[in-house]
Amino acid sequence: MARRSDHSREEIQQMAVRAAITILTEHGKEGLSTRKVAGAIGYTAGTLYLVFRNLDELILHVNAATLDELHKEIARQLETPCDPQSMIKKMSMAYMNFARNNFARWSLLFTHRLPEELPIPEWFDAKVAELFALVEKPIKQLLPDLDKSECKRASRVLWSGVHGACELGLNDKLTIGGKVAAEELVESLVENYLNGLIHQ
Amino acid sequence: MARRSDHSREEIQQMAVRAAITILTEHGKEGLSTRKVAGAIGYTAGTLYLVFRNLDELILHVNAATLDELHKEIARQLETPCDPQSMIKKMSMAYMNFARNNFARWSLLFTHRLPEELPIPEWFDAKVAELFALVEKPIKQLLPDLDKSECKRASRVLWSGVHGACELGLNDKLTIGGKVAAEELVESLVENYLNGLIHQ
DNA sequence: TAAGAATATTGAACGGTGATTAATTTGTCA
DNA sequence: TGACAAATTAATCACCGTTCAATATTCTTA
Repeated sequence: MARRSDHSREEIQQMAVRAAITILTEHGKEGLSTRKVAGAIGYTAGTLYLVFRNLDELILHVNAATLDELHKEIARQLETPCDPQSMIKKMSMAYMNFARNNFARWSLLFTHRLPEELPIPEWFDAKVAELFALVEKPIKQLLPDLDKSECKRASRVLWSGVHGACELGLNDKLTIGGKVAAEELVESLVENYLNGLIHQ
Repeated sequence: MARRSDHSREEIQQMAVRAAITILTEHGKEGLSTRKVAGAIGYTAGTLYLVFRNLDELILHVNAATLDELHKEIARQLETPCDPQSMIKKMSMAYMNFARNNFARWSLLFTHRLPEELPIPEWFDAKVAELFALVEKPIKQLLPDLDKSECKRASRVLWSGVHGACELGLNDKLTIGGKVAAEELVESLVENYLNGLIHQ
């Protein structure tokens, strides 16, 4: 038996999330289970329920960590400045590369629906909003005449599109195979949507 | 015990798919299990394995049925003719309404990844391609200068975008709540993407 | 028509799952 | 040191997908 107070609840929580990420990366969504996560950190399944309400809440925290990394990855594009349109493209590609390189985790972000009794907490929505905020800035630069809500909407539309292209492209649901497809799609989407907004 | 030859294999297959759809509609993805499907058609789980390789193959057929309905729903928009751009919008809305009204089934279409030993059959990909073909026609009308592959790509881009907007919008992942959001997003996407292509 | 072959169907079993709980171990403090 | 509180486990429950021997039913042949 692991000794009491070897780890605080916070530590166990953190360890569990990290272990879950490892399992997810190595064995995909199917490989993820309470027993395996607990085993990987030297505890038993029951212990996890001291720290999370259930598996769904653990997954929520895994997803939060994924969002954080995604944010970091996209924000990193800001380090080398360029014109707004190129910046948006770079961000889109960063999103796509993250999705490709961390497929199971990225996928879990969208395929895992929380049960009704566990609503999405506002701190989680805040993380999502921060992600969108990253792309709102270059949009604002590119189209200074857009008011705040229009800009917000544009960022959602653009990101939904990029996301859809990633989802369908990376899942080979487009019946035009190959790795090229997804990149091409994203590029065409960003270019023409922005172009359309400009010539509105 | 159900009497032998009460139903042919084809009948059992069809009954199982229909039962699965009902369960899916009423209890969501979580409620779907071999035992429940079998029970609903008066058989035992084992019988299903005479007719499907495994649950994944059953789900594949459920998804095929979903694609067929989706195709019918979108093709129905062609009955009342209008200009190409309006047609594409109508089709997008039809897609979205289907997704909204048949959420569990639509969602299963994308969230269920087949295991590696069960590759997606070509007849399934063909159904997907037929769906895309529906939107290729009005695109061709709107932009007659596009060559075949450009048109094909445009349809994929557009549909990826519409799909992404549905996924994120209907899942409330956009942190701009409300039912309005998804419709608005799709509208903005279609309008501006096409506008962008025209002014290219 | 009777017997035997063939097949449809079941029911039990296996190893897994998430979740809950009683029982046990451990650390802390009076 | 002893009692109390907290941490942890082990056992349990009700499921899951899948397999397979046993059984019930039909078909074929004599």
